[in-house]
Order: sequence, then C-alpha cells, then structure tokens
Amino acid sequence: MEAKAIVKRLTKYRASLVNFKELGFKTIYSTNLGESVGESPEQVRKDFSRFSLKGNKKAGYEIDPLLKSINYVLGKNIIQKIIVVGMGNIGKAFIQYKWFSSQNVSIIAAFDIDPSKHNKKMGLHVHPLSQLKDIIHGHNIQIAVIATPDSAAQEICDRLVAYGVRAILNFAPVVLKVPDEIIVHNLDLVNEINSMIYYVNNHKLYSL
Amino acid sequence: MEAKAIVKRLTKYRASLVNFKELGFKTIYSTNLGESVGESPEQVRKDFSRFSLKGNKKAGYEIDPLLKSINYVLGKNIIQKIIVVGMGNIGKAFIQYKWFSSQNVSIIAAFDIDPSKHNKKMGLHVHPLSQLKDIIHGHNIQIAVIATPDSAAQEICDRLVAYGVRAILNFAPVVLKVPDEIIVHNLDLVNEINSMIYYVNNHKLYSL
DNA sequence: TAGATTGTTAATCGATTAACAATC
DNA sequence: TAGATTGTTAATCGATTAACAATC
Repeated sequence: MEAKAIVKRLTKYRASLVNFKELGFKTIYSTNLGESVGESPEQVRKDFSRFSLKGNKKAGYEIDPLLKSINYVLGKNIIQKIIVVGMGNIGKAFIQYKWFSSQNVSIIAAFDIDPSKHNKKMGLHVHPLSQLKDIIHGHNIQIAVIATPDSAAQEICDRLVAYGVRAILNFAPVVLKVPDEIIVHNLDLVNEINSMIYYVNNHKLYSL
Repeated sequence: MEAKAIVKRLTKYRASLVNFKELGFKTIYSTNLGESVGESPEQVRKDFSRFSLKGNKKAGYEIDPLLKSINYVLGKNIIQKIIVVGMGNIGKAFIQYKWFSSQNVSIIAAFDIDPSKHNKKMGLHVHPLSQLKDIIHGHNIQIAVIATPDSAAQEICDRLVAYGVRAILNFAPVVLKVPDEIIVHNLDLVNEINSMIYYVNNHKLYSL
C-alpha cells in the first residue's frame, strides 16, 4: 500500500524535469534532480532503477527520453478524462484549477444534486446526478472526484464504482467503503490542519 | 519523518470517537474503532500504547476519557488560530469550508495581493500583504495556509517563516525551501490526480 | 471459569540509506 | 588517467503485523 510513495515521487520528478527542460537543460544528474524535489540522489537513482530508467555514467540522465519514459510509466501520454461530483466551494475550486489542462487531465463534466446549478458555468456543464451513469459509460471515465457533503459521499461512491469508476479522489471527511481493487485517495482538509496542530504543539516530539 | 502516519491516524480515531459518542456509545473496542477508520485493531492498540492511552481488558476503551487524552495529545483543547494567504478559488473554498469551526480551528484572517479583494467577504476580512507581519505577531499565529499562485509561494513562505509561522499547508505546486524545524504539508491537486492515473493504468502493478 | 480483549514483545515486511563496483 | 556518476547490492531503519501473556 505504501508504494504510493514512489509514484508520488515519480510525479514530482516529472514536474521538475519539465521545468529543467523549459530552462534549456538537456541532461541532469540525480543530485540536482533530487535537490529540486527534496529527495536524496540515491532515492532518485533507486526509483529510476525500479522502473529501469537508465542514465549515463558520468553524463547523468538525458531529460527528453527520461521524460518520455516517465510519461509512459505514469500513463501521461494520453489525456485522462475525469469528472467531479459536488459543486460546493471545493468542487468549484477544483474544476477551475488551471493546472490540469497543461497536464493532460481534462475535467469533462461536473455533477450536483441542486437543480439551480445545472447549467453551463465557466465553460463546464453541471449535470444532474441522473446523468452520472450515461456520462461515465459514454466517456469511459476511470477517475472521479467526490466533493459532496459527507452525508452523500458513500452513496455517490457506491454509484461511481457501480458505473465503472476505478479511482476516487475524496474530499469528504468520511472513510469510504470500496472493493479492494478500487483506489481511494483522501484529501481531508481538517485532518491536515489537525496533524499540523500536533506538530506545532510537540516540536520536540517531531522525531517520534 | 513518517511519524506523520501515526498522527494522521490519531486525528482519524478522534473524529470517529466523536461520532461514536454522538451515537450514544460509552465504550468502544479496538476492533470497532479500527474498522471505522480502516485500520487493524492491532494498529489501534499499538498507536494508543505509544501515547500511553489505556483501555480496560474485556471492557474496551472508555470514549470520554480517551477523547480527552487524544485531544490533549493532539493539542485540540485550545482553539488554533490560522491564516490563509491567497484568495483565488482554492483559498476562498478553504475559508468557506464549514468543518473548521466545529473542530476548534479558527481562520482569523485572509490575505491577498489584489486590492480589489480587500474587504469583508463571507464574514472574514481580506487583508493586504502589508499587514501580514502585524497580524501574525498580534495573534501569535503558528499555522498558515498558502493558496497563492506558484510564482508567489516561496516569497510568501519566506515571509511567513520570518514572522514566526511554524507550520505551512501548501497548495502551490512547488517545493518550498524552509528551515528544518518548519513543518510543510503539501496538497498538490495535480500530483494527486497524476498518481491516481498511474494506478488506473497499472492495476496489476498496484502491489509494487 | 471460559472467553474475549488489552498491551507488549517478537517477527516480518518494506522502504530508505549507505556502500561500492562498474564505467564513462 | 583521475574523478565523478550511475546502478545495484547490502545494511539499516522503522513501521506494520503477528503472537501471546496478562487479566477482566
């Protein structure tokens, strides 16, 4: 389950490599790449080794082919279509977040239970929940975002899974029950703040 | 560094215990508590043991004293005042998130560089950045949220740290450079989606 | 008592770090 | 060549899981 870590690092390497490329770099050493993302050079090499990403002794890694390989590993060569359920403040902020388009992620539909929200907003259509099934099937959606109130989250989750969604990013502060093969990532804002409060109050204990 | 995990779990136990209490439970077993948050009973007992949180053999854990102790460990007995810098979509969604008030977290001020945003909105005053120092000092702020564009994030971070902030929740997709003793938690939406894309494309590799 | 549960110790597992041979 | 860097193996570290004694 904590192979999560290596994937998160790969996505960070990727973002950093794009930056270096834009700055005109052709190659990069594990030392510099590691520093740019806050990892050790050994960690970088180990991670690359895990996916058979090869560099050149003495010359480091060629950015172009490396990026190509990482994109392949991460599945970033194709545009990923996702949907967002729940058009509250967080859902709205999510669909307006500008970075997705440059990252081959396309938010193709939003959903809300409230009829007053069913219209075109900011270039994205907000659908009633009754269209959830058709749109997921029609676009073969694999990834969905839940930004509903917590009371609705599990029910929406069940429907998403039933319609074929395989990964869910969940903003609702609940533990979603899903089959083993479904991926759930939780972004619980209150939980994040709470854990920071712990560290602020226990600076000496930070190492424990 | 990955003592993060135990703190995150403690905050989840806490939230679940509040739920059980509201449902009328007086005591709870490690099995039930674990199930409610997606952890094993052994993990629950181990975590409690780490903080000397005691239960009763055969009778499980008494919810009231347990909550009291967890609140103490997590520093949830006092109201934590936080600030948010950057009133874009995410910043606005954050300050409007309704769960903080019930969790002893008080967002006392918001900041933005744009003068057109400097006014009272949704009950919270949006200040110019020139007031950052005074407000942090005046309220002894320890925790701040960065929801600025990525280009501004490091500069804001430096100022926050200079003024005494000790923990930062960062929504900007950059690696913030901070002194060792400062806690940074990153919530990178694109990164979250990217890692989910990996799993969706590599279901068989999920275990690696 | 018998059965069930806690609390802790030991075993396992996996991830990170260190070391170093290969080689450009 | 000498120095620097990769790639991999070995060592360490820590977290999770299993086992089980204590005991209610």
